[in-house]
Order: sequence, then structure tokens, then C-alpha cells
Amino acid sequence: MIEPERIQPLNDRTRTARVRYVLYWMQQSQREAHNPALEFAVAEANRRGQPLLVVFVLMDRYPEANERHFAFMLQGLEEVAASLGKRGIPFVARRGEPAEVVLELSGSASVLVCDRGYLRHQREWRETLAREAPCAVVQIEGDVVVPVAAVSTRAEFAARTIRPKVLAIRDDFLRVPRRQRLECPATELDVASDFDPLEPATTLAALDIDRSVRQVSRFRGGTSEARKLLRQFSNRELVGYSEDRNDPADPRCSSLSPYLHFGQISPVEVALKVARTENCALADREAFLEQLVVRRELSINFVTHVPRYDRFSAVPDWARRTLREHRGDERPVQYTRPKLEAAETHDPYWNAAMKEMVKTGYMHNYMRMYWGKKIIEWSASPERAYRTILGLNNKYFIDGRDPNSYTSVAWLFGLHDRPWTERAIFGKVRYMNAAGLERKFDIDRYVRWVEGLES
DNA sequence: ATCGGCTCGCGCAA
DNA sequence: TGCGCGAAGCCGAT
Repeated sequence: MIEPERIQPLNDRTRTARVRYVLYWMQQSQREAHNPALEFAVAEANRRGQPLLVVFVLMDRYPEANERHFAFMLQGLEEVAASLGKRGIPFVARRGEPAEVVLELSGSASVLVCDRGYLRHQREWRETLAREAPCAVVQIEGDVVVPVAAVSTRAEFAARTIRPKVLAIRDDFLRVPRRQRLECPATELDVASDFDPLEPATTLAALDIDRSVRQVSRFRGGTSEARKLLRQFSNRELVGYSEDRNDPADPRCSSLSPYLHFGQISPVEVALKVARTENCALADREAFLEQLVVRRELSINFVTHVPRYDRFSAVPDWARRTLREHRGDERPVQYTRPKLEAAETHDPYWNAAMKEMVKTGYMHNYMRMYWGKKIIEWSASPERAYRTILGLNNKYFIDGRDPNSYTSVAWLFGLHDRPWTERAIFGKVRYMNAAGLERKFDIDRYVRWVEGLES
């Protein structure tokens, strides 16, 4: 059963011409398991007595993508291809401009099913297809617990304004989409692939992509790896999560953000697993769901309703005003982007965070805040800092280029936050300093851990 | 260790 | 129109 709020027709076209298949363009939801768009497409194919074709389009020039991101994604796609194969669902792997390739394939489709993505380029591809495809286009919103429009129809001001709206309906959307057998055999389809998803290393080597950031050993892409991490997290780190989640020296994170970013695991599946973990206090489970559901919904609300979500202008008026008033403040410590990227500052905690980011494609969440706040302090202007932070975020993090990325960067500049005591450079925007790390955590232990990481 | 103030604006009560 | 209150923090007073 797919909740009706997840089902969104993007045009009102119907097709009577001779067609060959139902087409599912997999883009955001890169998984076979717990994928409502896929199950909707299977049901459509069965209802119409047609075969189903699933297509994925690999784009060498995907915005801000480099080898690190492609390697992780291709590992996940290998598992998608294998899982679809077991269900007898044909999977076509193409290279090119997604909207162009899908438009061409939609020429023989009765209906085009797509999943939902919230970033500008993802929306534009779907708008193009809705306008130009000769068939019905239906979007299925499967990478969020509560569909965005069911929560709110405007940009929310803070967590406290969106929280009651999310919590009021959250549990209505914690359901597993039923897997159905595909009834119509697909032996006749004969649509060629451009690459073999079962050979990710070969594909990666052949791509014409930015190779300046190499793949990492810390994370391996794919649904089964995500599920392994989820099991470990719910068995171990979840107990005590509400109190201790912020300690970088003793991390209690699920580490699922890379997998959620690429749609390799469903947030509904994660939420259900945590909600049903019995041997753990309700407060711990709810603290995790606050991050996974409330904070994530807030991020998606932000990129959905703020058109220029990737610019300094996206932060609220009070924050822009106060930062502007402190534009002329003296900045005694300043670093250029190359100095930052080389982790060559006077601050050992910051350098450790930067090294974790470069070496492993990840950073502890608390350190992400400290890391960003310091770049604001060390940059010539807030606008410059904004570009530096977002650029480094999207370059090195496997979970970069996500709604969470744009929202957490804007948070550093006051978004979804409140004003604090006025001070130099930051004005009334929240400030963080090393004394806080030292007071609260065994931060030297974090530094030693990073130093021990293999590059 | 713990607590209140900081500062602004949303959201609800009136 | 008024006012309570936030909540991924800092800082200084107790």
C-alpha cells in the first residue's frame, strides 16, 4: 500500500498509442528494497498487462560530482542490478543527460514513473519530462518519511515550527510498500545498456569525470551495507543516543547519511527499525527520529521553498543584517581556501576535522558545526565564507550536495536558529569556540583518532 | 556542575 | 497587540 500523498501526477496526459512497457526512471531512490516508486511501477505494469523497464542514467557531468561520489554510487547500483535481476525486472543502465535519455525511452512507454528529488536540477529534469514526454508522468515521493506537501506549504522558520506538523502525522507514513511479483515477462524488450552495472570498477575507470577526490575505504555503497550499519547502530550506539550523540571522540552516529543521500536505503525503513528497537529507551529512539525525521524534513522544506537555497541570500533577514553590520570588523586570523583544504591552520581540532573530511568523506556532525563556524571567523566576508564552506562540503563529503548540506551550511549563518549575544564578525549569529570542545569532550582523543586514519 | 541572560520573531491568545 | 518561548551554544555568576 502506497500512501496517496506520495503519489503525484506531474501532467494529465494519457496515451492510447501502441506502447511497449511501463517505464520507471530510477534517479533519487537508488534501491530495489523498500522503494515505493518501483512498487508503484510494478503495480502499473501488472494492471496494464505490460512489461516493466527500469532505467538509470549515469551522467559524467552531474553537478559537483567527482570520483568519490561516483565510486560509492556505482557500488550501490551493482546491488540494484542484482536485486532487480532476481525479481525478473529488466534494468537498463545508460549514460547521458537524464532528461534526454528518459524522454527517448518514454517514446514507447504507457506511463513514466519517477521518484522524487528536491534539488534544483532534479526538479528541472522532472519538469522537462512532465512537459515533453508523450505519456503520463507520475512522481512517487519515497525518500522522505512524511511527504513535503503534507507537512507544510511554506518555508518554515525553525525546527519548533515544523516539529508539531511533522509529529502529528509521522506515524501514518511509517509503512512498508508491499513487494509484488511482476506478472508480464519481459523477454522481448531488448533495450541496450551503455555500461554493465555489475562491473562498477570497469565503469568507474571509463567515466570522463573529475578525479581530484579519490574514493574512500570508510564507506562502501549499497543497500546491504546500509542495512548492516543500521543493525549495528540500533544494537549498540542507539542506547544513550539522546544524551551522548554529540561527542566526536565517542561517536554514536548511524553513519547512514551517505546511503540516504543516494537513496540506497529508505528513511522509512530506518525510522521503523529504530522505532521498533525494544531494548532501548523511548527518549533515545525519539532523539534519533528527531534527526532523521524532523530535522531532515526541515532541510527538505528549506530547499523546496527557498529558490536560492545555495546562496548567502537564503539566510533570514535578521542574520544577513547583523553579519552586514559586522562586515568591517577586523579579522585577525584569515586563511585562503588552499590553506584550509590542506588542514594548515593554527587550530588542531579544526585541522583534525578537515583531515577526517578529506580522508574519509565524512565528518562527525558536531565537528561539522565547529568546522563551518571557524571558516566564517577566518574568511574576509560572510559571502566568501559561504562559498568556501559549501564548496568544500560538496567536494569531499559523500553525503554532500544534499538538502541537508544546503540547510546545515545556511544554519551556520543563522538559518533556523535564534540570535545570540552580539560579538565581533558574527554579530548576533551563534558562535562556537575551541573552549566548548575542550569543556564538553575529550577532544584530543578525536584528534588522535584522525591522525591514525589511513589516507 | 548548574543556571540565567543574551536577542529576535513566530505563533497563539486576546 | 502582547507576550511566552525557543534549545545541535557561550559565558560568567553562583
